[in-house]
Amino acid sequence: MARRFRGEGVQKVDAKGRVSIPALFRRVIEACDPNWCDGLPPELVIVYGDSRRNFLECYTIEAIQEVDRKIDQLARGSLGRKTLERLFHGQSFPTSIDDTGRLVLPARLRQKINIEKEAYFIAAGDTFQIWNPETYEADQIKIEQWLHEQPEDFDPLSFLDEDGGA
Amino acid sequence: MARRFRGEGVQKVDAKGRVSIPALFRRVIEACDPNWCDGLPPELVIVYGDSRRNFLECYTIEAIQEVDRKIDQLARGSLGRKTLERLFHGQSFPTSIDDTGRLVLPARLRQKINIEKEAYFIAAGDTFQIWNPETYEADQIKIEQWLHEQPEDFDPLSFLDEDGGA
DNA sequence: AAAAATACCATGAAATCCCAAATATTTCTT
DNA sequence: AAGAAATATTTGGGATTTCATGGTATTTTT
Repeated sequence: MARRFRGEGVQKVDAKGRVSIPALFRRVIEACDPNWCDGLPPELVIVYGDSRRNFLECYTIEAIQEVDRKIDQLARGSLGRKTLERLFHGQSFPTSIDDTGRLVLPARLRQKINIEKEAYFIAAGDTFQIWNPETYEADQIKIEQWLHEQPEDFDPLSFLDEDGGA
Repeated sequence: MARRFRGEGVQKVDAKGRVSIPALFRRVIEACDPNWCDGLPPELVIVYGDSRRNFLECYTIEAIQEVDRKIDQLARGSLGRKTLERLFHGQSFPTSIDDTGRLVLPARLRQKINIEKEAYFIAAGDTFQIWNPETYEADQIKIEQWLHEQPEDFDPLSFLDEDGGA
């Protein structure tokens, strides 16, 4: 099974757009970069998506290669392929982590997700996301409210028992 | 069937957040870590959950992998998957047990479940939980009160006869 | 030249490692 | 069965390393 990101946290963003990547995330990014070896800057791909998306999704090299393979299998010219190529090839940004563990988010990306001094990182399986902390919190509150509306004894784990589903 | 935790107990927490894991629990954690072998630190994942959850749930590597596999089967982008990714990937903390059998609980986690000098451990199937001792006791009293309200001849074992539920 | 991106150096706080003492538990001997 | 010896477990403190962050200098782009 592919290595997974785990954890969350707020990191500072300085005037130049530099952000420390949580150390645990860095270990995964290194392990999932086939070309990486000690001393080299580990690489990753940031998918920022269309105007509706309000967070950045960060893919390890292995994860993005898997996506690329799947796109390759779609029929050339199909709507699905065109859409996915736009998203993963067009609206994305390949970059790397510097020797102090930081990522530089260009002004364009910072503006897109509206971050200034702080960025919120959260793991999501084989990717991790970067949010404006307030935006994330609002999103999380929505999820928690939804959970609240479920029957008294509802356990999120019950999702696990669903069939492959919709 | 996966090995199960059994037992309970109070352990001291020192100023650095270190807690001894009950030895019996350690054996299970070791046995359920596919990568573990003598000398290596056994790994586990602490799921701390959203703001309402007031205890830590500790998963062995095998147990968390089973959860991960199930999450993989849910449709990408579905609410269930998003919720579970937040919970198990975001609101969790991968860690390991040091050579003297201790776990380090970072300040953030200690604050979340409100523990200072003591932590209460209790087995729960293929996971175990860590509570503030008073919080646990209050929860336990609630369960016992409920049992008290049941008919004289009520036997908790009768739960076992229910169908898988949901 | 101005602005942006990149490289290099520095530091306090936090997490980790290492060694050592005290306490329990088990095993062995008598 | 009691006591002694051996082993395993729990706890404590100091030294070391890593991490997150800030700053300055140098290079590249426009």
